[in-house]
Amino acid sequence: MANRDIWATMDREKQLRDFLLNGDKIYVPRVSVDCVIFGFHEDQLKVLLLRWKDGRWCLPGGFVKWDESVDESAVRTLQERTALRNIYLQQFHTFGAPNRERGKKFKDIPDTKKSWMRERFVSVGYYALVEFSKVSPRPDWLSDECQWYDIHKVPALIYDHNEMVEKALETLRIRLNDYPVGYNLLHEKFTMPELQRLYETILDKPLDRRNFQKKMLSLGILERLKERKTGGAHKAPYLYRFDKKKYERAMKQGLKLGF
Amino acid sequence: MANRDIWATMDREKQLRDFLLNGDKIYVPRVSVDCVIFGFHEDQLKVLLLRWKDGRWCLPGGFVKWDESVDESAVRTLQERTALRNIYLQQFHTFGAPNRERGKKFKDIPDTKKSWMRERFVSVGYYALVEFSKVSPRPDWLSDECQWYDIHKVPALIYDHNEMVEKALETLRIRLNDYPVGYNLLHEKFTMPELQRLYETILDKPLDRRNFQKKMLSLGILERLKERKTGGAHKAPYLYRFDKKKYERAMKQGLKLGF
DNA sequence: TGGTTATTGTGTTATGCGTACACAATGATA
DNA sequence: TATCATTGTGTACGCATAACACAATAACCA
Repeated sequence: MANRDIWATMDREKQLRDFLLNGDKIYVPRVSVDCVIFGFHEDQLKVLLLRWKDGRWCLPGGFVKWDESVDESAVRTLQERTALRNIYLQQFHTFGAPNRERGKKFKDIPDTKKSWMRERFVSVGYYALVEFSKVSPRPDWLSDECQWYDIHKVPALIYDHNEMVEKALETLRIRLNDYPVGYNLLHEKFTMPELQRLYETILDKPLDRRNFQKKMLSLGILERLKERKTGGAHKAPYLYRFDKKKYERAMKQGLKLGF
Repeated sequence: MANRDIWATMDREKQLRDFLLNGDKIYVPRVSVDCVIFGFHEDQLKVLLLRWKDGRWCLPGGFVKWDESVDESAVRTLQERTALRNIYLQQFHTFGAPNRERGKKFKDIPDTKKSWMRERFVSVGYYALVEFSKVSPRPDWLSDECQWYDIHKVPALIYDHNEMVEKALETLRIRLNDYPVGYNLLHEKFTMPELQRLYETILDKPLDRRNFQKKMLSLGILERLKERKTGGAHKAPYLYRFDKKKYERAMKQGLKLGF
């Protein structure tokens, strides 16, 4: 091991110890935030996961500072992991079973038996929709990897984090019936088949091409451009973009779809 | 003031002081639960409210014991206020703005400046549907009144409790499109007009009598009895009751209504 | 006692939405 | 230039919802 790595390791241990002993001066104890961050890439719905030093995977999470709201904490967590701002973020459920303490894996660190991290946590779950290509995944200081996972290939996660992913997806699917989706997950300009594949991927079922187009256009939130997307091996499809004002109105008022 | 009242007052003060100083040995600090308890009576949707000693109104709430889940805490809170068991109870949102500490009004009590109640709280909101006539409202030891309020006449509540009522009602309305309602809010036997008025009251809009009946019967969760409800001034309507098995199946699978 | 009245039970019709399906147009490739 | 997969657009059918009409009935009162 090179000298640099030794120093880096020692530094982290010191940092961790300080966090376990004094973190509650910065963060509200017993309340945490976990984010299920959805992205869309190559016709797959992805979730952003972190890998702890011990090899186990978990959701990106964080704690609530004394002067910020829980919502703000979620926004900050998301920003720190993805370097994105102005993201679609929505609270979906709060997980409050006993034995959710986050400090279990630090029991080998001396003098931290009474750490605020060793006690019970209640975690507020949020899900986010982000534009895959704009994200540069960043591990936090407790993890050494931050990676996208296909929603169908999520590994075993710590605590109840698998349940969180399931519940987030379920909430997203239900929401799809009443609100538009896509502005946050696709590029600014996109084709109708791309939008359709997004819906099909989230719902995990095929949709009729023509009926889908009719329905989407009838919402009145899409603007068809004169450009077409060339380069594909077949007929060039039109490009669309969302009319942001109308899109946001639909986000507030809700729609009447039904897939 | 009679002697009895003086003792009662002094007792409570002592009890309160002990709660402020040592409550965190029983309850998880910084996490609370608030319940929006809906009832239905005389064609009005009601909410159960508590009145504090200082006259202000609030939602029935509680704290989470160290060995119970947040859900269990909500069940217990509900039981303590209504003396009911096996109630329909659903988490709807978690409220986490700063400055939600619950101890503000106890600042005149000596030596409690460092009470766990004086610090920030995150509150998990639940709503419940209960059968009005079966409830015997019971104030908790911090309140001296527990009373039903018409949903349209809810007074100004502490903190963000008015927002909680709004959000709970909104969630209930949305849920009405996908799941049946009534088993928990009506008597065992009820007439079709009674069920309709329940829906109309929750949604706050009139529904067509004939279409409503058709829709309800098509769900296949109702059983028409041979009895009729007599005593009214007009044609005696049939009595119905829910087929509990089918009702519960619908609660799990969801429906496709749309009001 | 029989008429009055408001309410309930049970339809019918019309409209719109979702579903299923067909065919022409197009752009790259061979 | 023919091929092929894909896109753009249109039509017919069925079902669910919305809108509406009329007969039956239980209490009340003249």
